[in-house]
Amino acid sequence: MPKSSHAGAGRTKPGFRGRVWIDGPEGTFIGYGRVVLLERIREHGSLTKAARSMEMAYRHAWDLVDSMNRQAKEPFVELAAGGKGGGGARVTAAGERAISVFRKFHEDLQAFLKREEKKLKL
Amino acid sequence: MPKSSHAGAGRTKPGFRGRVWIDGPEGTFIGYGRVVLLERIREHGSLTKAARSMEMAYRHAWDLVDSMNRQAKEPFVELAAGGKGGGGARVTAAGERAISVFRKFHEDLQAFLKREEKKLKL
DNA sequence: TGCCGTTATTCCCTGTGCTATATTACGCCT
DNA sequence: AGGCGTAATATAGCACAGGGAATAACGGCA
Repeated sequence: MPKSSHAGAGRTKPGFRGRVWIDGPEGTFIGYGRVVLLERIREHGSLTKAARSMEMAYRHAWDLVDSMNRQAKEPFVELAAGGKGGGGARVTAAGERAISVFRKFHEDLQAFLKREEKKLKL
Repeated sequence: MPKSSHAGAGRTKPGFRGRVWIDGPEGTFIGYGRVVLLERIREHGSLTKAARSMEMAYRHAWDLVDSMNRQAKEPFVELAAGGKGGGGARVTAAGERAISVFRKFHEDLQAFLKREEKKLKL
């Protein structure tokens, strides 16, 4: 069972649905899943724990972080292998900005969808 | 080569991207690809030709039409196996309505995306 | 030096969306 | 009856995203 593929969607009931993301030089740059991942990293301070907390394979989470870091002017996440506590992951200021920009974008989409649906039910 | 998976997206350059669709009882009901398919059916009067014209496997096209017909109150496409010219496919009035509703929806999304992108470039 | 928990990397497996290729059913028309 | 072009259905197989597990690398710290 592949859960729901695209998280930002909402798969529950009939109605108008949508999904937004931001493209970068290499394709997808910021999307719903990536933002949730960033928030979990902030919460846990560890990529391993962040991934597991959202039932995502570490490999996949690492790829996403790597993809974001490569496309951003400044990295969104600082990773440390070894050191105090074995290392860890930390969301940078640029990462925080990305989170809030996308959150707003996503919020606006929800409002847009509600408007569109209402428009048709006149 | 899997082409571009989700057509309604626009995969070209960096920026704000989005995709919309309408869910029905069984999941996806109307989306970009489905609407293009309906338009091609209208144009060709044949499911086979419609599918090939957009480089889609007949099997897949048939599944999409079947899915829409099952979820709609009234079928979007009338199919005829055998008969004059071997049969054919015809988009119904309900199908035409679905096309224009979704086209508007999709159009509104493009405008929404432009607004969002502009909003950030102040 | 060795321990520890993390990041980094590799390999294999699986589900899924789709394509491709038959084969059959259909029904008008000559 | 037979031909024709379509829809309808079955089967096989590919490509790819993602999961799971195993292993190595890292670097403070006791």
